[in-house]
Amino acid sequence: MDDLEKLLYMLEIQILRDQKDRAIAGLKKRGFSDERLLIIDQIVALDDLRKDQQTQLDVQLNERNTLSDEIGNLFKSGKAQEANQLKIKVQAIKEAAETLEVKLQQTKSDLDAMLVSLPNIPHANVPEGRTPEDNKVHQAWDGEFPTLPAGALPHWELAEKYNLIDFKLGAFITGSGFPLYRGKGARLQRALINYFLDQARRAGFEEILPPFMVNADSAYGTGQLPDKEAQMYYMEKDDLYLVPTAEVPVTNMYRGQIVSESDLPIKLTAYTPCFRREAGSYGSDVKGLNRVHQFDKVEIVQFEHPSRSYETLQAMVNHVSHLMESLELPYRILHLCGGDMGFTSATTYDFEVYSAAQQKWLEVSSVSNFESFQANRMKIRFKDEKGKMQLVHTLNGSALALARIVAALLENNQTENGIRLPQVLVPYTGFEFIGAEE
RNA sequence: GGUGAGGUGGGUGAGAGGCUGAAACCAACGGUUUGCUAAACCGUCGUACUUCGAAAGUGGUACCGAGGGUUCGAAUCCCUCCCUCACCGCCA
Repeated sequence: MDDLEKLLYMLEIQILRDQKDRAIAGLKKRGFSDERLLIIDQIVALDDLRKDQQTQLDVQLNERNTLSDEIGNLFKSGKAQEANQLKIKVQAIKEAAETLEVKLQQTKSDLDAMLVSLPNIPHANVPEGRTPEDNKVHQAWDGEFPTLPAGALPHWELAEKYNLIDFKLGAFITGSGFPLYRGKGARLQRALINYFLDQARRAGFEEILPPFMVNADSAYGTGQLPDKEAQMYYMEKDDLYLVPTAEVPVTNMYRGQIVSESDLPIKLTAYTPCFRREAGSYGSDVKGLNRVHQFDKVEIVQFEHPSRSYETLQAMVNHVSHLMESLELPYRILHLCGGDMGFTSATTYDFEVYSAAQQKWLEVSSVSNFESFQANRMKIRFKDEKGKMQLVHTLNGSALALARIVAALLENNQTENGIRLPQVLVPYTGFEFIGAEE
C-alpha cells in the first residue's frame, strides 16, 4: 500500500455526516438491514474519536517541538545544565505522545476498515430491488427480432460448424472458459476490436494500450480489492493481478493526480483482454461464449467535472446504443436496481443483446457513473475556480465486450448456408459472409 | 539474472542533524509597462488533518519513495522494503 491508501476517506465521512438521510436511503436500496445501517453512526463516532485523539496528540507534539528548540538554543549559548533538565521533561512528553499515537493508529485503522467495506451510495433514481429480476427496463427493444431459418443453431454449434472457435482446444491448452478463435473467427474478433476502438476515437476518446497486469494499489483504486478479490487471477510470485477490465489500469493512470479544471473531461479508451475467475458461477449459462474466463473488450473511461457527470453518463449510453444499432443487433437497456449494482457504482445501465437462437438476453455492456467514489479512493482531484480542491467524477462503460456480441452476431445472422455480417464490419473483416466451405 | 547510481514541491534541482515546508530556476496564476507579437519587472504559488472564526483568515500537527530505528531535535544518520535509471548478460 502506498500513502494514498493510508489516507482516510474524509469525503465519504462528510457525506455520512451532512447527508445522512441520503446515505441511509441509498444503503437501504443496496439491501442494508437496519442493523447494518448502524455502521453510519459508528463511523461518525469513530471519526469524532479520531479528531479528538489527533488534537491531543498535536498538542503534545507541539510542546515537544517547542522544548526541543529551546534545548538547541540553550546548548548554543552554553547552558548545558538547563538543557539537560529540559531533556528530562521532553522525555515524559514523548512517552505520553507515543501512547496517544498508538491509540490514534488503532482508531484510524478501525475507521479505515469500516469505510472500505462501505459501498457507494446509489443515485436517487436507482430502482429499488434486490435481484437481477428487479432491474428496470430503461429502454426496451421496439424493433424486430431476427427470424431464423429452420434448424437454427446456437452459436457454439455455429462456431464449430464454420470452424470459427475451438472450445475443446482452448480447454486442452488452458482450461474451460478459454476459447480459441481461429480463421474467420479470429479475424472477426480483431475486426470488432478495431471497429470499436475507431468508434471511440471518433467520439473523442484517446486510445490507450495499458498493461494487462496491475498491482494491488491499482486494484484497490478502482475497488476490485478488497471486494472482488476472488474474481481476479493473481500471480503470487510477482504480486500482480490480471486485469478483469481495462477500467483498472486506465482509471489508475490518474491515481493521486491533481488535474487542472480545464483538462476535464479526460476521455480514454482501451482494448484489453479481460480475465475473470468467476468463482462460484459455474453451472448456469456457461455454454459457449456466454461466460468465459478470458474475453476481449474495448472500454471507455471518462474523468468528468461533477456538475456534468450525469450528462456524460447519458452520452456514454448513447455511444453504446449507436454501436449496437450499427451492428444491427436487438438490444435493451436495463437500469440496475440497488441490489444488483456493483460496489463502486452510483448508477449503472446494462446493455443486453438478444441472442436469437438461445432466445436469451446477454449482458454486453455496463455503463456506470461512480461519481466521486473511485476518485476519492484514488485521490483524483482538480482545483475549481475558487481554488478549492474537488474530487472528479469517474465513469466508464464497455464499448463493447466482444464474446457475447460474437455469440449474437453468429446466431442472429445465420442463414441456411452461412452467416452474414453487418455492413459496418466489412471494411474491418474483409469479408461479409462466413460460409460452410471455410 | 549481475553490477552501479538514485528517489526532494507541477517540472529541473540545491540542501548532508536545530536558522528548511524546504534555495534557485522553469512552468502556472494575478498585476504593471511597452502601439501588436515577444520581452521586462513586481507579486502569488504544495497537500492532508485540525484549533479559533459567520467568513476572509489564524494558530497547530504531519508529510522530502514506504516502513521502522537512533536523537531533546531527522529531508539530512542507521536498518528493511519498494521503485526508477544506467551498463552487462539473456530475450520477443
